[in-house]
Amino acid sequence: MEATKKTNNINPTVSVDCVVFGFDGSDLKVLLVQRDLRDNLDIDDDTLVLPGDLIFEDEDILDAASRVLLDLTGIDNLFLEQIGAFGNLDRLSKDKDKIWLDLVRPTPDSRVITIGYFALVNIKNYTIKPAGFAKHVIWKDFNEVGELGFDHNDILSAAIIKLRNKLYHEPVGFKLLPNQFPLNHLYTLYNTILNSKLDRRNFLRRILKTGFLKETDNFQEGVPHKPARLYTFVEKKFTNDNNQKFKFY
Amino acid sequence: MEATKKTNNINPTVSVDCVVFGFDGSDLKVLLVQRDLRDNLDIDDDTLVLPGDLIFEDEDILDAASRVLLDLTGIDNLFLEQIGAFGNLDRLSKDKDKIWLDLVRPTPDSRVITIGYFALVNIKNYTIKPAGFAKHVIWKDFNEVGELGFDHNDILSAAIIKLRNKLYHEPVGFKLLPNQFPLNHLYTLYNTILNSKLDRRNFLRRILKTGFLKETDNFQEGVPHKPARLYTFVEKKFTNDNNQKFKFY
DNA sequence: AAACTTAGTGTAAAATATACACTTTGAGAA
DNA sequence: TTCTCAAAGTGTATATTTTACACTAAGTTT
Repeated sequence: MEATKKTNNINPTVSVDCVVFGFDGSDLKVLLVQRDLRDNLDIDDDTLVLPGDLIFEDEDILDAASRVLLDLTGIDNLFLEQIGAFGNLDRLSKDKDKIWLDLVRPTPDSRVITIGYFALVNIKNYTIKPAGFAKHVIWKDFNEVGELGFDHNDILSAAIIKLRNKLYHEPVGFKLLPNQFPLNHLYTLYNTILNSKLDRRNFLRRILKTGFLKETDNFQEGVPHKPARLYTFVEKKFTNDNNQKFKFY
Repeated sequence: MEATKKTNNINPTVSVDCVVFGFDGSDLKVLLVQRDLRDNLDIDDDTLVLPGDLIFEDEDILDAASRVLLDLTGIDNLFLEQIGAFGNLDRLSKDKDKIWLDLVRPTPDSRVITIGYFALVNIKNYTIKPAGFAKHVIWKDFNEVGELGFDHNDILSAAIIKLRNKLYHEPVGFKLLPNQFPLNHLYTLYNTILNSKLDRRNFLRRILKTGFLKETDNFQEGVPHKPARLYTFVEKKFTNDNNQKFKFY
């Protein structure tokens, strides 16, 4: 998908913001962009924010979210799911945010409602290429995220809650891992995200019993210990009906 | 809360729509309004839609949803929860919808993104008073809802999914019942909404074990059979941590 | 008083969840 | 080559939860 910029056709009242989660094998990461000013104006603003932007008048909201991620990071074709709408009246009123808006937005004082999206990616699939108004795009440790710009901490909070709920009820953990992975990575992922210390044997038994994992003939390489067998995720029909029956933890 | 109309200050690009569920003892109901034209223009439009309206520029989205329900139905101070944002490009493009918009909206062709909210009420607490642009406000049997205006069937679908999920994991069923109720009403409510036929004895045991129900000394009156004991809902601290542990079905 | 209708109640068997620890295997160091 | 280290891989017994299932009690109406 190539983004078609029609800057004369911006909807100044609605934006999208994306929470992209990744997992590096031991920590949960969030994709953040360091806000910079177009044209390299001489303003020091290293505030971290979620990747996001105003939508265009004739653009579907979901498409807008995709476009933002593509433009800003080179990440394309991602499964995005809506978190919700965030429309607090004061969501753009921090001093630093106002300075940034004044310099970047055509109508800086416009009241903007933003729609949050979230996505799960295998962190190694993506070499991030900053572009647009992002000086840097970084994977930030979820637990080390400080104060973000705008109301983005609120959006992030909503996203982590959604992620934890999904992890319980849907086969989504796999999306954070490479195509083939040792079971222990999945186990660590669950413990990390859920902030828990699950019983290892019980976890492995349960996760195998779901039928979403298939063993491969491949093993870990380059590890200084017995290499673990690699497993792969099996796409099965998973409907919302199953939703309540399945437990993945 | 008194609604303050500042019609010169409307945000023509964002609206709210509310899905209000009620339960009459045997069926799940949805609050719908029959669209009419202001000033009684001579147009025949009895399309049913969810109660909703454009928001004001300086109005919080949630407040807007409250205002709509108050203005349109007299229902005040309701617990509303966001469903999500609906922004399909074609969501206002049905012929009938366009006619209505042309006659009623200041900028009828504006692209509008709507935020859906949902609420649960005890149907008997509310004598509905139609007002504003609603000719009739009615409780419609959920299973008999036909084609609604705009994209309101989509919003309703999202709402029922949310309701079913909540019913499993949170103590919300009580909100659809009067203050005191016999256990069988709760049982029927679950079966109706979940489209299931739960084992009655097991259901009663489980629901009592949650600790959210307290028996009263009152009994049903005017029933042509043994009157059942009435129970009442006990507010307990219920956090999202419990969320996963609790089962209400 | 008989018939009807819903209320109210217990138990046994099956399935699931939990707690728990030792052996195996390959890599790397001695 | 063997020793050590680190994580892989694996089973069982107990507790808890879920499920399936049917009769008696009580008030109303006829």
